[in-house]
Amino acid sequence: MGTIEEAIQQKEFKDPFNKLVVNLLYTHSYLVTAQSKMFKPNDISPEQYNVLRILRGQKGKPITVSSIQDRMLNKMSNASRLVEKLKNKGLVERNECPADRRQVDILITQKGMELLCTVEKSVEDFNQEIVHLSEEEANVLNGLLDKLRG
Amino acid sequence: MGTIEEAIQQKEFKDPFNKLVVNLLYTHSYLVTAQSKMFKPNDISPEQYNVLRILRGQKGKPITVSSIQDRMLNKMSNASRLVEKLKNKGLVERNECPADRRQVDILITQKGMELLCTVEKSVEDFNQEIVHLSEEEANVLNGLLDKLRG
DNA sequence: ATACATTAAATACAAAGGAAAATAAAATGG
DNA sequence: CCATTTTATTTTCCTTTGTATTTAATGTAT
Repeated sequence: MGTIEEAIQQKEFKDPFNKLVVNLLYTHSYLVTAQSKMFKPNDISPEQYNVLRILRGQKGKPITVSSIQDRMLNKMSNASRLVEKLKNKGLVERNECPADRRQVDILITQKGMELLCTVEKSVEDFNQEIVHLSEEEANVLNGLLDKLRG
Repeated sequence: MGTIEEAIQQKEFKDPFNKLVVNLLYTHSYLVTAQSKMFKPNDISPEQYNVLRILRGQKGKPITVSSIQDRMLNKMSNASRLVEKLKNKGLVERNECPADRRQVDILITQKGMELLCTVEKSVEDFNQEIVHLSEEEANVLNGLLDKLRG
């Protein structure tokens, strides 16, 4: 493997920006392919895991579906449908919000917390494994990605 | 916006590697959301565009479906189905490979080339616009992404 | 209070995607 | 040469998305 040029057998790019967009798409595919495999035994998708993490971050405070949507990594995906899936698995509970009956308060259940704990450790190990960078390099990369988005 | 912590309202991450994985997923979403909008007027998906680019890179030499698959950015997606879509739009042609009748040679058509030319310029402008980095920063980022994948 | 606009969430419908099985041709090995 | 295995591609089944619409509740202005 190595460079993106080798990986997708393209000799050159118009400029570093075009190369970068391709490189990000390709690296994303590298990540999610591996991630999906890791989550498989727990019968949960990466986005579902992410929603559970958001819920746990609330430390018992309920959060509405639209707030979950705002915090999700994939802005296109549908929080309502993901929550429905998680509820069917007994990992979250849904309650009508008393202050505004349009809204729905979501809470993680005990079962959800337990699943999260189970998965968590392997996720963290996994993330360290697939990222072949030093800690400093990871920090630089984080900074550049933040800047990229403007 | 700014940092990933602000963007998804998460206070801190276990370590830079976990943060990086989240940051990549989030940045990818930022990219494809914008990209899809850009491609929309041309009635073509980002992956379809990518396949056309691969075909043009062949400079008239046919390429098999599986070779397209190998070069695609999203390793999970299905070259056979994408080619089928492109053929229905008259953008590629499919010919049985004489040397090995299991294989199918794919070529970009004149119409495909024309579409590619139309789209190309706006893609390049677009890529420069959404990447808020200097050329040097883009180069560094490219290098780190290559290294990340190992 | 009544009409109109806005917001939150769910859902309907079509299209895309993942995984595995099916089909068909070529390669391999007695 | 025949049986078996491997390879290339397509297809099937089922789930997940994208987009737009629907339903219901709240807010706003007259």
